[in-house]
Amino acid sequence: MTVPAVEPAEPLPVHDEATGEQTGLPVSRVLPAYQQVANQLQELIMKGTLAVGERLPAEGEMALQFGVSRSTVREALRGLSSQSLVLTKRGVNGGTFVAEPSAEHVQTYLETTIGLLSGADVVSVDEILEARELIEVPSARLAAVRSDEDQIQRLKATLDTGAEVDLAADFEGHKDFHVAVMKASGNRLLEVIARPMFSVLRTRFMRDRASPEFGAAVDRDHRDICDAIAAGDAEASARLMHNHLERLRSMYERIDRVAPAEIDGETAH
Amino acid sequence: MTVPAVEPAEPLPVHDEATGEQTGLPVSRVLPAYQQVANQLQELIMKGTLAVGERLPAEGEMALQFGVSRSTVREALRGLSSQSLVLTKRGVNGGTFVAEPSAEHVQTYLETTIGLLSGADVVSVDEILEARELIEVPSARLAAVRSDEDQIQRLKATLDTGAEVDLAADFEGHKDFHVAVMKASGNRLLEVIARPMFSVLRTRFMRDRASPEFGAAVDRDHRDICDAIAAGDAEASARLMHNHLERLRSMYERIDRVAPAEIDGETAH
DNA sequence: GCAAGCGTAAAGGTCTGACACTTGAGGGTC
DNA sequence: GACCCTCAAGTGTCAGACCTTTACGCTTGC
Repeated sequence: MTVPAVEPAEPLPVHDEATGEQTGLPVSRVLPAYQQVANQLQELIMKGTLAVGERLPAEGEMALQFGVSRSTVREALRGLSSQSLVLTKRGVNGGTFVAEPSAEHVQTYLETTIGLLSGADVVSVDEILEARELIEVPSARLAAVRSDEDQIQRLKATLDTGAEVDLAADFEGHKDFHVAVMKASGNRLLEVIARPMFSVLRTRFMRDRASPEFGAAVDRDHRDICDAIAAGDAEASARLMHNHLERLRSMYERIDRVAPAEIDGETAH
Repeated sequence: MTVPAVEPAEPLPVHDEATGEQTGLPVSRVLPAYQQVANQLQELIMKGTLAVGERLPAEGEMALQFGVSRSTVREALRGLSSQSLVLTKRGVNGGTFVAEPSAEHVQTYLETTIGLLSGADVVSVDEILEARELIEVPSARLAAVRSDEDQIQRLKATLDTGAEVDLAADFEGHKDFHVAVMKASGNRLLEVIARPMFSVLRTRFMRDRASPEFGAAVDRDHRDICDAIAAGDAEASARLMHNHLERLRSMYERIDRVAPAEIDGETAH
């Protein structure tokens, strides 16, 4: 089994095609071999020529087919695997396989990336908060209209923490509630997008144990929203979610006034 | 210059800490060395211990510090660089540098990823359309309220294509308009998120040269929206954008009825 | 004195070939 | 029939060598 549609007789036509421009600008004329191999494989995966779950040839074979060394192939594969395009297994029947696209991976990536963008002030906390609201409010609206009994149950389950409040694990419950709402919205893409924002805000404001009253207010909000969704009241759900997020925003802003731009945070451990 | 806070006297404490669970489950007990190195470096970058633009030690030096071979270090770096966490330059004064977080990279990644998720039916086209609407409608609203003269000009500039319509490059203008609106919204995160969705829809429905009348209608929509934004009429902007997207959605649905589930597409070249 | 050209060395890019580690499968033993 | 052992395919890792790129600085020539 060879890698389809590649297989150059000569050892890799080292052109710069992929660079886009060939205007002789300060663009390195040739891409590194590992990059070219990675690009070709990625294209095969994106086009579906290599199906999900399919096993690529062994590293040594690909090296032969591409006319490069095994190390070069491996470097290419590392790049692809860190993008979750492929995964490798060891042992007999091991090898490199086309990975199944998963929302999880995207969320993980987005979380680190948005975190970096925020840390470098490419996007502000305000923008994240705003974007979050833009997604979560309609999310609640949709949830009210679409959610089935099962999803409502899950939503309620995130509330039943009852007594064991006020730890940092409290925030975890907080998260679960919002995730459950997004799941109930029936649009998986929303969760993929909003959840990383949520995580970024969390790590950035970890210190918000805030007052017990605040926690209680949050809990009450959650319950109200949950009721509205369960009742199928779209507008109430949206309105309550909006109010809830406003409450959170004002808290974030207060925290930011107290400890501004303290990005590093977290006592190293 | 050593990599801070790493530097093990013994050659990499090969624990599985990073795996999360040590419950003896079918989780490989140890992570590959390249993965451990990558994780450690990533952590240093995320924590800010390694500042943006800072240069890491040469590959050979890191190999010494981590107690692994240069190839292993390189494989780790390939992973990081394909996530745009670092970038490498050749020549004297070359090396590996902590990359500046950029919205571009995220968009590129999201585009390929959402494309894959869509191709694998993890998210449907309907979900993408819905998410897009959720973002673009408020985007138009915000643009009406916040945009400055400059942004309005840019917005208008995307309309002035005038005569040279009806090519596939038409879609390009279409895109430019929507991007301009998102930029005018003043929230950079929105663009980062919505633009990839846009691209995915485009590549998926490339064949929508549709009728000339349709193109004209789209153009008219754009002009109307632009006017509303320029006039600062938030509600009109939102409403018009909503109508516009509904028009597009109905077209997408028509196309999907004609050529359903034709995911592969595109005559291989 | 200044501009153009050249050499050099640091650092990434690539190759080779070897060996270790993992792990499923198949066969052998009790 | 259950258990163990061996084997082989394939990834993981290493060492060491050489090539290629490219900024800097020196030399040369005007």
